[in-house]
Amino acid sequence: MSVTREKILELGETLIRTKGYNAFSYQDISSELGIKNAAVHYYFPSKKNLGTSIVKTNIQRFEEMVENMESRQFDEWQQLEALVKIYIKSHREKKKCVVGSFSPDIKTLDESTQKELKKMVEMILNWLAKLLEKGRDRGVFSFADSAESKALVIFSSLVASLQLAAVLGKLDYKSYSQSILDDLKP
Amino acid sequence: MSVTREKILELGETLIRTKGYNAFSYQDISSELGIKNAAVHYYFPSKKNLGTSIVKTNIQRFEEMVENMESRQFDEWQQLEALVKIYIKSHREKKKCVVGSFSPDIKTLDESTQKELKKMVEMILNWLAKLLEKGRDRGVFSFADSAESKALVIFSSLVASLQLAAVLGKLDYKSYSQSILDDLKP
DNA sequence: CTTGTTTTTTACTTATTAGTAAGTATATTT
DNA sequence: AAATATACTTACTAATAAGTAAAAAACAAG
Repeated sequence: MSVTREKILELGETLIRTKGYNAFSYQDISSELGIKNAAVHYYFPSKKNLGTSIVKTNIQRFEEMVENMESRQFDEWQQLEALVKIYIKSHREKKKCVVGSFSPDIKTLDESTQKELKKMVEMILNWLAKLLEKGRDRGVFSFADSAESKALVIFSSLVASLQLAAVLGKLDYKSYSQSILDDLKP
Repeated sequence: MSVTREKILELGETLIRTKGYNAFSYQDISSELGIKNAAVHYYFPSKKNLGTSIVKTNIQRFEEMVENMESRQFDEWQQLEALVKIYIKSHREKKKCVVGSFSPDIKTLDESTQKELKKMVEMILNWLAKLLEKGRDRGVFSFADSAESKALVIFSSLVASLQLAAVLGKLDYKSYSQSILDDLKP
């Protein structure tokens, strides 16, 4: 695959995760990459196109991570920690997560982008709910309500915490994310 | 105060809470209210101006709610429920909350809007942490980690849940919000 | 070397945006 | 009634947005 295409995808994602979908332009990309406006349109005819591709890329990335963890026989704690680590990294890089960047703008997105984003959120929540369920069955997690509810609470917390961290400026993210994990200890 | 000004403030808030800050325009407001573009600029010279005013209005609204609850001697449960009810209402109206609408766009906001938003988030988190602390002391709440951490987890959950609800389309918000409350039961 | 394909630029268009200067109508005050 | 402030409209500007058609450059294969 074209290196320019990959650079556009990567920079596009960064821009969306820092400025937001409706605040970045093709000019932002072209000027940063030292190419022309039209070159970006060559790879991604429309902005909607680019948005959808970025979400799809992230779905793939998530699927690969899950496969990888399964093949390496990660236990429930390790898998949950892997998810939390993604958010710790995002916080360190001063970025929001993909879901937290696209979701607030959902109404203004192309239909196909909306569809992919929905798919991504459903995938993550289903995976997380199953993980919590399995962990509870094996006695490594402890929580009161349903696994689906707990998955939603945990995922929501992670998503919004990056947004609030950006607002507050300073935030002890390590200890915050640790408290999410601690909450599940039996 | 002018009725037009109030209408602009209200519609502006609705637009931000449905489309997002960077997706709404002064045309959206003027056409909806049947006035001209320049009339909006008359009351709010710049968009930054309007954004800041909307956040300030919401800070005031929050302060009034807290005062009101104190004067009516709401207990800790009632106060927490009042917060959750705001989010249930937002969900019913298919709106995000103010914090969840502005936060993702923080980098693109005017400095004064950023400052007000930060102030708002700090106010809510401080209030919530104190509420949780008091509730725990009185034995009506039960939670493991610090009140500050718990406040952040709860608030994050509420903020992001509205965003995820918009993505997923359907979501049993009542039972979700109930699970947040249940989690605190001794 | 030439033909064909991929990649990129040039040079636009069209639409929308925030914002403004100057004028007008409607009240309010003196 | 005249002066003045308030609440707008008219009619712009300047900037930026996404998107496009056609030409040029870069590259590969026969």
